[in-house]
Amino acid sequence: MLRQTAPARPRAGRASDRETAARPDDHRALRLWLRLLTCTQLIERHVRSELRVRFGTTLPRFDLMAQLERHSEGLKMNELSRRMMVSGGNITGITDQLVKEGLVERVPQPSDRRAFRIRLTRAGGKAFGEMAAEHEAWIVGLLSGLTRREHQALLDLLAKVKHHAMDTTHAKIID
Amino acid sequence: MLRQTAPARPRAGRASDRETAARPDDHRALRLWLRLLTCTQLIERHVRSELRVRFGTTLPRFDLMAQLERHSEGLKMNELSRRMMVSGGNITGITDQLVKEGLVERVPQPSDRRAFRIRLTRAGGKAFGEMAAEHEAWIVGLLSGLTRREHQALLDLLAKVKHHAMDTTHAKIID
DNA sequence: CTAAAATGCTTTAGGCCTATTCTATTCAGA
DNA sequence: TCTGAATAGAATAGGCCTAAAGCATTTTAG
Repeated sequence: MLRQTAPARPRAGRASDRETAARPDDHRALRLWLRLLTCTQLIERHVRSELRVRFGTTLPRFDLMAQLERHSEGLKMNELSRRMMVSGGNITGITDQLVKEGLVERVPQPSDRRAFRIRLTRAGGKAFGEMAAEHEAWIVGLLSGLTRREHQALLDLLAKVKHHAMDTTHAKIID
Repeated sequence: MLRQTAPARPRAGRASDRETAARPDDHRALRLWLRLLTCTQLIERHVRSELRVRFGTTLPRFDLMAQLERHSEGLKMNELSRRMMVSGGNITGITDQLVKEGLVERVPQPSDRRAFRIRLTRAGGKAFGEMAAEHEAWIVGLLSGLTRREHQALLDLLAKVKHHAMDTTHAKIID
């Protein structure tokens, strides 16, 4: 079915997904990147799909609520933007949706009339709690193919990748 | 600037990005997933940005052309859809753009009047060649923080993740 | 004090992506 | 042969995402 270990056929082209389609002469870094991408997409797709069918919500909305859940005092739009690594306009849109659903609220800041704090409503906190439990179970399941030791090794290797990439891309992930 | 190794402050909340914002009591699998996601996004953002500023194109368009480059005889829409792991309607849209730019063409199939083959035009092949060289250099650079040995270890660990995830999500990556 | 710069957020235009629905064509079985 | 199922692709509606521009409101410098 999956034919991960492709038989002979050097050039005939029977590859399946993006990654296995990589030609043997593709270079190491490219192979690694494509595999990284495939893994992430596989997991992300599954999570998005589950969120949709089980809770009628989306990953961005879930992510935003997850940030708020860790900060009961609320977060400003630009804080959400930095933490979630997405543009400010995007946060506006996602927040609008969540407000419409009654899951978060914009609380005006007397100290700065341009800004407000976004907070989970009571209903939002409850809804998030239910989703988060299942969400973690999905992730645990998806990553349960690794032993505890492999888990740690992967975490460490990815830390290296992350730091190097942050340096070379000048990612402005500032507090 | 980056403060990856956060000082004391167990709960005070000075985290920067999505991942380091994870609380110490977050579970292992979740941590790993967030780190995987962060790495992928860091690289993907950089590539998207470079493609935009250097070549005025997008990652999906580049990806589609990369598929075609490996198949000079062309690919059908549904083949592209499967290989790129995106919906068919999406392929229609991306292809439309590339046709408009003169980089790919739809070649009717006499054998099946519903279908056609999508092929790179001469201009498309040339444009892709130039982009691909730079693209590989970006990836090599972004992943150059790892030794050759670490490279291989990461590739192997991700293979495990990939296969497990494909099994549990019933990913229909069929040829 | 006041004008310019910076900040917080929203809006807009445009592209990507999905699920769903539609049309045309091909295929398969009675 | 003919009819219903399957398939190829396109169209639609809706959400995510970005870059850029716009509007208030601070902040800062002179």
